[in-house]
Amino acid sequence: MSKKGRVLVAMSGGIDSTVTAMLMHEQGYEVVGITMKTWDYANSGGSKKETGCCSLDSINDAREVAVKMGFHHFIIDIREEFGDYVIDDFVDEYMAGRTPNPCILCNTHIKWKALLRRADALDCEFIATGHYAKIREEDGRRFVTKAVDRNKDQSYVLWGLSQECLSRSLFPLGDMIKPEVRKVAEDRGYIELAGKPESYEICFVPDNDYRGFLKRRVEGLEEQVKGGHYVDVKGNVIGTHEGYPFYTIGQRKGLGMAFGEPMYVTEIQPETNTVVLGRVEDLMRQGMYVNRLNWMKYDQCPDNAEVVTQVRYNDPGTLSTVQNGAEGVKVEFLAPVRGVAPGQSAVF
RNA sequence: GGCCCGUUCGUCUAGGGGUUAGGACGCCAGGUUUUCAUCCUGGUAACAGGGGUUCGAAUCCCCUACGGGCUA
Repeated sequence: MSKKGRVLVAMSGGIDSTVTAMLMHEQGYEVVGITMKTWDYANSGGSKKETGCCSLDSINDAREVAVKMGFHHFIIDIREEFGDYVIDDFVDEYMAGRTPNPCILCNTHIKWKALLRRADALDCEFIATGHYAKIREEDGRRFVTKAVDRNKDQSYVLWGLSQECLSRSLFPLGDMIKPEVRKVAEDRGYIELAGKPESYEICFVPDNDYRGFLKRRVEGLEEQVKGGHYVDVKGNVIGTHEGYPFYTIGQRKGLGMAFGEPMYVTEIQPETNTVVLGRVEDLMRQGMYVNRLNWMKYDQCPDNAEVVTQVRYNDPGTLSTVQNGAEGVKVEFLAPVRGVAPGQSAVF
């Protein structure tokens, strides 16, 4: 029995989560590995190759390491929960003309809430993942802060974690930079692992074609939405598009038309199947409303607080103020922000 | 049926005797990125056709093919 307790480590088979398991073990925790089967690629049509986090190869890789290091390792089938929370929402959001971020839902509902239930069943006090982020505690509240490695920081995708989840989560990579993580794997003889390419695409869309995924998922979608109008900011029709769900605000490439200058999607109107195009300056926003919030550091919206707001994953953030409003929290940017897309997450 | 004007990468165009014919959009290939996007690097590709004049013509002149104006 370990002094530090039992920890359930979510192992995808990739380098980050594998090193996480190694480190937890070396730090004196009793490690239980778990790999979640979230999705069948056979179902998604698309490509035949299985590269994502739930492919057979990845699951085997995870298991192999766990066994080699003497951990218990479980593989759980979580397809049903994943489908309900992540995939259904993903499709619904696009159909509503918004731009979802499935990774965030997956983290809060699958990687944490669902995983925590397994942790309880397996008698684990903690769960650990290979995220690059840190947890701090102040005045009895826990909150996620940026990782030491700012290039890899993933705090953005963790905004949905509850206080309870946070109190039981460990991020051993939060203080490390990626090359150090690679070195850990190398030093322990896992050369192949150290060189594994990182995965970028949506895990359930391995061919990286979410439009194709939507088409396969929603019967008759293509015919239903094709032929909608491109419209300029003044409302003049300037062309036709493939259907509103296939665009996202801020998008510049793949419009299928030339306008002699860079044009971006500035607005999506699902009711009329209209996509509005404009110049960069038409993309700029001074503020926005956000709802469905999870406050970590405070128990409610701190009125008129000055915060740095991240509007997308790789957004360095913009200084802004927040205050409670009728339609949710009102955010005002101190400098205009480009490409605010409904459906994305704002993280302060 | 008489006198003006226009024709440049797939698209929109810059260039008005010597340019590697430039840019933007599209497209392609990389890079960045656990969402969608953005962003960065590179690549593809054009002077309507034929004659001239010039050491040299996308550029000046003349015809031949598609677009606008006062007149029979």
